[in-house]
Amino acid sequence: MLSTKDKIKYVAFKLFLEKGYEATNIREICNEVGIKPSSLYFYFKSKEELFFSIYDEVWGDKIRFIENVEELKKNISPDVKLYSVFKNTVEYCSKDICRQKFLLRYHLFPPEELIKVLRDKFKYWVDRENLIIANLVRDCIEKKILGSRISVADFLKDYNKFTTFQIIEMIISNIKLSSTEINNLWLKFWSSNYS
Amino acid sequence: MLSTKDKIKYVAFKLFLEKGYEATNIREICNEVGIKPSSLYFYFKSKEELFFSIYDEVWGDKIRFIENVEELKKNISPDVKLYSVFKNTVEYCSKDICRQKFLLRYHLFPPEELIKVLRDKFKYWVDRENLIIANLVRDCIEKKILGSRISVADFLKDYNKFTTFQIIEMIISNIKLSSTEINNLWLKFWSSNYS
DNA sequence: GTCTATAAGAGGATAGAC
DNA sequence: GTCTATCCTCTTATAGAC
Repeated sequence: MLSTKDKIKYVAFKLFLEKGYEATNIREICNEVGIKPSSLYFYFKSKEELFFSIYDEVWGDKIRFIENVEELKKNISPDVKLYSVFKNTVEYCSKDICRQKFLLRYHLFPPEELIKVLRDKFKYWVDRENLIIANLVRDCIEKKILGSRISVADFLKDYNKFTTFQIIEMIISNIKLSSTEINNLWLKFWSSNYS
Repeated sequence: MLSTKDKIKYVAFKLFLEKGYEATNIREICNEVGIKPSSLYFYFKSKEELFFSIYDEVWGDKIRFIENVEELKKNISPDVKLYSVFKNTVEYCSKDICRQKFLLRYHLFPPEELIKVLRDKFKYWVDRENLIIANLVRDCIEKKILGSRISVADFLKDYNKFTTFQIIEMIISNIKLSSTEINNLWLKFWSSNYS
């Protein structure tokens, strides 16, 4: 059973995703939760605070999941780790497309009143994700798995474009990828650029 | 010099794109145009009518442009026509990324009050675009340029995915593609799927 | 065509009782 | 913690003068 606070966040997430921040109003959230608006303000001091508590949770869950991918701790080749991170990321996203759609919505079309804070937060979380990838790429270069001509920044750009598009495709077509398909995608990405 | 009606549409387009339908209010549009809200209602009977007059114009301009691609009237091979349509579409989109971003915004995240009408209108315009492509693909199959195993519906799906992603990439990275890059993209698409 | 004035309602947020 | 009651502002839209 969810606490009142969690119920509010659950309902608000759904509405912020489907209707957007501006079009979602406190009264509607409260109606669905079964409380009065004044009760919501006991848990969150404003609509904006409620929104960011959800936004940070969604990003936080995703990044912590990636940081804790098991293979990262094993004593294996960095390119295998890279593949594991990609695979786990895509699988994680495909398990809960709604959350990725939420992140995409507020990345592509941030509400004016939130735009500055959103930009900062977005940068913080993406940097944290990029750190993992960048370290693995540097490892690959050090161990001569990738040529020393390869720029880490360019790799990151390609990698992010690649994953972003996989996620957008899942959102638009609403189709989950199988393990084999994910593997094939990775092979295509890796072989066409880095071997 | 723009007429008052066109000024309203110009300002409203900008705000509907940047702030979204719900967050854009009549007062702000009118302030920027330099009229009073009551004057706007002389030209458009509601905010919704104003929105759809813009939405239909953006789609209409795009589809009519594609329908009037010169090569379509020439006596040339259908696969060359197909390439021309692709090239012209991408060039058209890259010339005015804002309009494509507008269409993407209301496709991915339609405001609740407009969702039904938007769905119908979207289907109408996409069907009209698909008709052009489908006819060319059928021509290709008839003239044995494409194998008879190829399903027109599948080709359309691939083609639409391909163009949608080019457009999204232009929106996200804000980079216009050169003629050579467009050509290379097409070769990659065509050769990897249909030869 | 454009204005002033205003209706009618929805929005976020708060005060204070229980 | 949750409620009732309410404040104040913003919103779309209309009536009617010029």
